[in-house]
Amino acid sequence: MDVKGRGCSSAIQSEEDTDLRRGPWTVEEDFKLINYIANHGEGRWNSLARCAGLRRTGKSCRLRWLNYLRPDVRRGNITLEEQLLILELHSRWGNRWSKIAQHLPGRTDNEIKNYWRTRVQKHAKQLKCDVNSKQFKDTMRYLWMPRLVERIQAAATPTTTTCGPTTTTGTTSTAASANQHYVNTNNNIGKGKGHMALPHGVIGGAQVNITPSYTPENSSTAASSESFPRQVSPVSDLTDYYHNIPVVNNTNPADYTFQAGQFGYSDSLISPCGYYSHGVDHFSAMEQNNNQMWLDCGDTSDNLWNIEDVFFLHQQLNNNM
DNA sequence: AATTCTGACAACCGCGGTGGA
DNA sequence: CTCCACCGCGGTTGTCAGAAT
Repeated sequence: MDVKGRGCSSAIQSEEDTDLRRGPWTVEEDFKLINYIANHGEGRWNSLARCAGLRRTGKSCRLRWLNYLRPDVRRGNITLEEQLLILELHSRWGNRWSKIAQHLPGRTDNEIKNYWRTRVQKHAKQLKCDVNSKQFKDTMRYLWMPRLVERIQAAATPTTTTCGPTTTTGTTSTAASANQHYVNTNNNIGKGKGHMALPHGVIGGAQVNITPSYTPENSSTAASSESFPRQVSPVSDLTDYYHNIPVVNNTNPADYTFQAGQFGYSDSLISPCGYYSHGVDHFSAMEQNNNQMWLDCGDTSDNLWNIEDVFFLHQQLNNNM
């Protein structure tokens, strides 16, 4: 333990070394820490801990300050925009939480890490795949992120009726009914045409451009990363307009429309329609295991997975076989 | 109503990297 | 070069509130 002093009496040191507090911080401790930092600034955490009269390690003080007490720390639910940003930045940098946190002002690396572990990894677990696997990353890129974009757009333009995650294929769905729904969906090719305002600009204080030409090729899930900003396609609600992809309006990147008959997936990928044609058995077996898990997705920030995700994931698995 | 389970978040620990003395 | 303090990260545990039984 690194509790050697640099600024304070070392006489107190040995005494405190043997009596360091651990566990949750009290209000009094918080007050002491805030007060001390207000007067002396932060840094030199070990000596700070002693001088402030805190029976804590410097490390603990630092963590408490950075993750909780800092005046600019932002609390509360991770917004959709922040979720998108986290996914995007994580796809570029991996578990570089601190680096990611720098682009989400007010959010701490610990908070982002917790979000990733409790939400994202949970989904990976539910999909029975590794969070670092190509399948999961592809699912994230082609389904989750676009869906987030779409929901952000839907929130921004609540009157846009074609938007929104109408992804609940029905809580009463069986594999058969889900598949039927899927067939019907595919029959809608060319029907959808929407017009969306694009969330573009500051997300949580970070400058983020979400342009509608997100493709697997320019996605950053690959180890090599390109320059920010990233481009994200709103291809998302596969249930309702799976084949509609946005077309960038050259004069205004923040303004685009869906155009029928085009498909937003790379050639290396088979569409879920393709999967459907030969993957029903696979899906049926899988669904028996997962019961309604994928069909009950509501419209909460966490429920971004649905039946299409499973189609997609298993299609990816098939591709790799 | 009581108990158990679960999810989310806070906090800790160990390790390795970095920079200054 | 070595030592030391700090920092960042990954992994893990502890705590607590709400849901489920």
